[in-house]
Amino acid sequence: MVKRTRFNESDCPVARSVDAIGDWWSLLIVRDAFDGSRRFGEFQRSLGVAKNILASRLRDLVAGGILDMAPAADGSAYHEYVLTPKGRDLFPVIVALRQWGEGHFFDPGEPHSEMVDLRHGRPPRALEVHSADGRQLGPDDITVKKVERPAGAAAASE
Amino acid sequence: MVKRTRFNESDCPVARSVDAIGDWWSLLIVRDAFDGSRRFGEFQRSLGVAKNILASRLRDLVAGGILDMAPAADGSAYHEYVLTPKGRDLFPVIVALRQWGEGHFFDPGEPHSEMVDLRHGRPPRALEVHSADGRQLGPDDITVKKVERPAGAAAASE
DNA sequence: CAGTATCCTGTGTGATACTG
DNA sequence: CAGTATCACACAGGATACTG
Repeated sequence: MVKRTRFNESDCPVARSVDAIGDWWSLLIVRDAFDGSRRFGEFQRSLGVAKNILASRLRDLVAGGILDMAPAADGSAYHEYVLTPKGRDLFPVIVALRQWGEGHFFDPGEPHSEMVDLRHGRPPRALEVHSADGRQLGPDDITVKKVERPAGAAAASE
Repeated sequence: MVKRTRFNESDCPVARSVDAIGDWWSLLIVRDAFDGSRRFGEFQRSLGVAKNILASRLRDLVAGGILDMAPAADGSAYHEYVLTPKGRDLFPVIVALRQWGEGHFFDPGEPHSEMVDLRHGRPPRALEVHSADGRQLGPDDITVKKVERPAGAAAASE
């Protein structure tokens, strides 16, 4: 059980999301799951994380409804970890992080793992935020309406 | 200085991104920055985090080129923390996390802070991943090409 | 108000060893 | 291979006091 500062009481969806994800390891596990990893050993080799940490994170992700445990397809006694629909909904989050990383942390020409469209072998378009009527929105085109808090306000709110 | 497992050597942009962000506090600071927070005290009240932690994270974010320190607009001796272009590029990440949280962690009708288009007062559309030729892509429509690693492979890679 | 400095504690983390 | 159990340490995180 990951115990740290909790944000799950916050009225901000961003805070609840990060709380639900857990930590960076968990997010990288989800990334690997999108990339096709399913087995304990696959995650472990890919991440290079200690096995107890990995086991703990997998438990948390399953408990959080992000991963599901299924019997192994190869008939072995072990499990496979597959994304639930809720986990699959993290797709834009992973894509956004990937694109940000590609844009800012690799020298031109420096090789990096790349997400490509299966049909064309090309990377997806850069994510864009659009208004309800279809205009593209930037950070300055939005504001955040804070919720009315009835009585006692919790911290880590906004 | 945040010291933890580093992912900045990874060839995966997602890993480098999370490494650059630092931790959840940092991400929530960025969120607040998008929401208009600029001053130390604003972040502190919003997050409820200890001041030393906040100071440390702000330092890291400035050092990482995500925030910039500017002299305070009100003429006081202090600073304002504003997003750099690199920081502003995190917009889709925040929006993606926000939408994921809205969709999965609030009961129907439960109030939460809400991002709205300044022109219409309505939330943006759900983020969609599109292929180079404009088709919408889901998790099953992509694959991740691992990079050829010349010799010694680092952990936490793909 | 905007930080810095100091101290304390819990625990996340990684190694290692062990099991079926 | 797929985990669980145990251990030791660093350090994140929080509280508090102090400064300009």
